Amino acid sequence: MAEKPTFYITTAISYPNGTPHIGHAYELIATDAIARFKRLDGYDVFFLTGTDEHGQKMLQTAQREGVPVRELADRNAGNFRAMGAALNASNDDFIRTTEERHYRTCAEIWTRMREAGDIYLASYAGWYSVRDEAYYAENETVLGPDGVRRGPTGTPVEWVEEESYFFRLSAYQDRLLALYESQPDFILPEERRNEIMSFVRSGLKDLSVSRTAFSWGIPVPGDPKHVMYVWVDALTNYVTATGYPDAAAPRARFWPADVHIIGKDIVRFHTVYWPAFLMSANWPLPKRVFGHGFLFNRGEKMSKSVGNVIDPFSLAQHYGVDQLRYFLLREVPFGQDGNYSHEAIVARINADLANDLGNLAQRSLSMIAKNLEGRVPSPGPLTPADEAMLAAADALPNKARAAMDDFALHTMLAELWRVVGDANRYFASEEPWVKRKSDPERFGTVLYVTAEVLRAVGILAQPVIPQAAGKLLDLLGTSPNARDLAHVGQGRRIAAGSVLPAPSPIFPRYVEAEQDAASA
RNA sequence: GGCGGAGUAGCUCAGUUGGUCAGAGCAGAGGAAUCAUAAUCCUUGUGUCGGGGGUUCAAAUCCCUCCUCCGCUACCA
Repeated sequence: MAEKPTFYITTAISYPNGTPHIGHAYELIATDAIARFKRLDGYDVFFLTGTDEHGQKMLQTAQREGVPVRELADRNAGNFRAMGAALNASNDDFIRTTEERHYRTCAEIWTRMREAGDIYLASYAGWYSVRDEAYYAENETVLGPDGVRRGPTGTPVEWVEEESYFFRLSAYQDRLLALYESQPDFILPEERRNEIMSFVRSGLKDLSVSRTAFSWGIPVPGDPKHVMYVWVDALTNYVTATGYPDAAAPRARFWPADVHIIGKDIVRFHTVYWPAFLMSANWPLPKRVFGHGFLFNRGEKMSKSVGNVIDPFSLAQHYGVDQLRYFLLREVPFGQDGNYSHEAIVARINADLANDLGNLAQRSLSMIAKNLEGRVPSPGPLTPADEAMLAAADALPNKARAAMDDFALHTMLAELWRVVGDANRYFASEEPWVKRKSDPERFGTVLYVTAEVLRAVGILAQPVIPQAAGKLLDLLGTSPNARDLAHVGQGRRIAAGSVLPAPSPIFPRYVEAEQDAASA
């Protein structure tokens, strides 16, 4: 048996100094859908997510709450893990940067970068923003009327002078540009690539990669009064989880990653710093980095101060996990910013899920149950309409693959639902409720074709709506080991004569409650 | 300031290399049907394709210019 090709996909790791918000949920759901799709398509998938737990902000939050930082990290990492469960994420591992395995890999990459001559000790002085974890040049700061100096992001800065290790990022400008040129899809979507290229072209400065002001971090090998800079620590998690470079590690074969799915705000760290670090360490580079957009609440940025932050747990609980997943992936072109609103999600739930798909399944399957003793009928001779309907379903795997190659989740769903729409039109024009008496053979054929189309749709929909798609496939009598993409198409038809379970609705309509203002 | 995106029906958006490109979905209106989750199907859009100019037999699609919005970046000091 041929070895399955590997596919390694990651989310960014979340900074758990607070609770998960909808942005975290969005990234995890999208990444999960891609991972699930690849599994269905026969890949050996490793899907990683986790938390990035070091740094001064964690310390400060812990102090404010009066708990040890380790305890804060444990508690909040637990919340992120729980979010994954609540969203039905299928990650194969959950990494925490405070784990021992991660310390080992960070020490390894640091040592390799140092041995490559890319790390040197110098001193750093400048205006430092704790909240941004960044230094700013004096002319980037403004002294406010309140006597507080602030950086360009509006956060307070303080004068810090410390010894620091630097990474020779400036030496990598040409190699990075060569990377972007030779691998045009290294940075996706393309808008992001343009931005990064112009940034790198404008010149790179060496990067401060250690801190001495606090110790909540990974110690620098040979100089433990320093801890590693957040991005060395954080980015390296992707390697840690594979066990690379230990060839004996069970997951070492997954490095390099096929894609990092991240927010557009951290594209630079993943497409400039990260490949430079890896080049320096002489480790292979991830193949692609995809920066997705942000979610807005009715067009407004969500923020704690505005009070329009959306809690993913209550959202999933209120609308349903599959409903939430479908909405986010269908409504927002992946890579662009998108909007969330109660009206929009209700519209998607009722129009697409309950009416178009759910009702089609219900009406066709209940006909089989009531008139055909619950057995899948044998089709008679196929008409051109039958053939066209089946061909549309058969074409789905390749269309989906093409869309997913570009991480165009919304396009994949559009293709799927176009077929659902076709099936509704087919069903209506064939009028099986009339043919039931007038032409039993046609009646059976139409139901057979409809069931077969539903089976294909169910298989393709699994990555996005795993529970409901699973239920649909159950209702169609599809064996659990016959639910991957290879089971769609000619020669893999639904088995005539098989007995189906009693049908039941897969998606309830969303009915507005009296007093319920939802969580909008 | 520089670079790069975007501006298409009420809403969300598709529209490869210029020639059925003026479209889809949703919402709205009218109708049909009644198997089904008050679901489905059919019909229905006089949109200056941001404004103006140009190239061409032909431009939403190329060029110039202007306006608006957004991203990245630099800087006014």
